[in-house]
Amino acid sequence: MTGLLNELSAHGYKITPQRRIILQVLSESCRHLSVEEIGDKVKQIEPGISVATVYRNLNLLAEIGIVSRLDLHEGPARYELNQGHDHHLVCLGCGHAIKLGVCPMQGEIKKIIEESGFEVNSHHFEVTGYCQECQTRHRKP
Amino acid sequence: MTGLLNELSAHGYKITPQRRIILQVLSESCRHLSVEEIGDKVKQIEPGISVATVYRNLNLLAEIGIVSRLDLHEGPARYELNQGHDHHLVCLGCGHAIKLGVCPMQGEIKKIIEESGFEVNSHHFEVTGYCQECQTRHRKP
DNA sequence: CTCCTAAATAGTATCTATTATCAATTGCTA
DNA sequence: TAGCAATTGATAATAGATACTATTTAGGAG
Ligand SMILES: [Mn+2]
Ligand SMILES: [Mn+2]
Ligand SMILES: [Zn+2]
Ligand SMILES: [Zn+2]
Repeated sequence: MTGLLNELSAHGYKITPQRRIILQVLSESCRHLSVEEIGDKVKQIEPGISVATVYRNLNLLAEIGIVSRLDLHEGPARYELNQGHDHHLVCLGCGHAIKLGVCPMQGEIKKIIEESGFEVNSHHFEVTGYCQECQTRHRKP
Repeated sequence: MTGLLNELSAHGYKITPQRRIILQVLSESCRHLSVEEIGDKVKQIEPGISVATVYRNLNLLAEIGIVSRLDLHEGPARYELNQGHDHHLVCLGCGHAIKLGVCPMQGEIKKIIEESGFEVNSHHFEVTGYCQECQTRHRKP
């Protein structure tokens, strides 16, 4: 946690109570949270904090790499503490994003893209479907 | 073009002037268009058509597979006539989506996902960066 | 061909997610 | 500890898309 605060300082940003609390909430969660979820938890700790502040700081934290943003193809973006580059299996039933320990930007695909002359900035790979727990629930009807 | 109209009928949907024009616009374009762009072109042909109708019909056409929707990570969705499953190199400079002739959902990655017990519904792979034409423009400053 | 009805439409209101604005406050540094 | 840029809370504004509703229409039955 203090490491994260140092990271803020190192980038020239101030350590505010709001930022402490946002980082606390993120560090206490084991899954991706929407801004609304983060805001709710933040307000349980300190009710006066504005949702605008939550948005602002998540953008900032994502920019400097402290958090990573997960853009699903519908609904709001979700955030978690950055745990390095990864991709996810996103469950349409329960919404959980299961980490996939492998990245498609390597081997043959990487070579094809490089050879095309395109200058790669970033990439996204995301699989949607149903996790094992949700498969039973979903199969029935 | 008549093939596309038949497809609509075959699914039990009516062939309306609005739908004809939307399909005409899509078939005359060689790239992904936003709803706004499609709406503008549609209104050049028939000014009375509502933007709501454009949205409604693009959703419908996507649902029955006549068009494919491209969700970028920011900005509005973009559409084109469905040319089969594919992925894109999306240029941050000019916005063009260059088709990538290869899919990461195969080989080792596919196997890993299958073995995880996750039931795959769909997948997205998208690379962002700068196309060759835009690289020069972008490098300078 | 004409009639009928479910489907579709135009116009507009509403919604969700996010950013912009701005006056008031506050963390940091000298 | 004073000063000031950075940050904040409150709220307005925006973008993109969907919901609603009265009206029109495509296309099948007769
Ligand atoms: Mn990757
Ligand atoms: Mn694919
Ligand atoms: Zn699930
Ligand atoms: Zn380009």
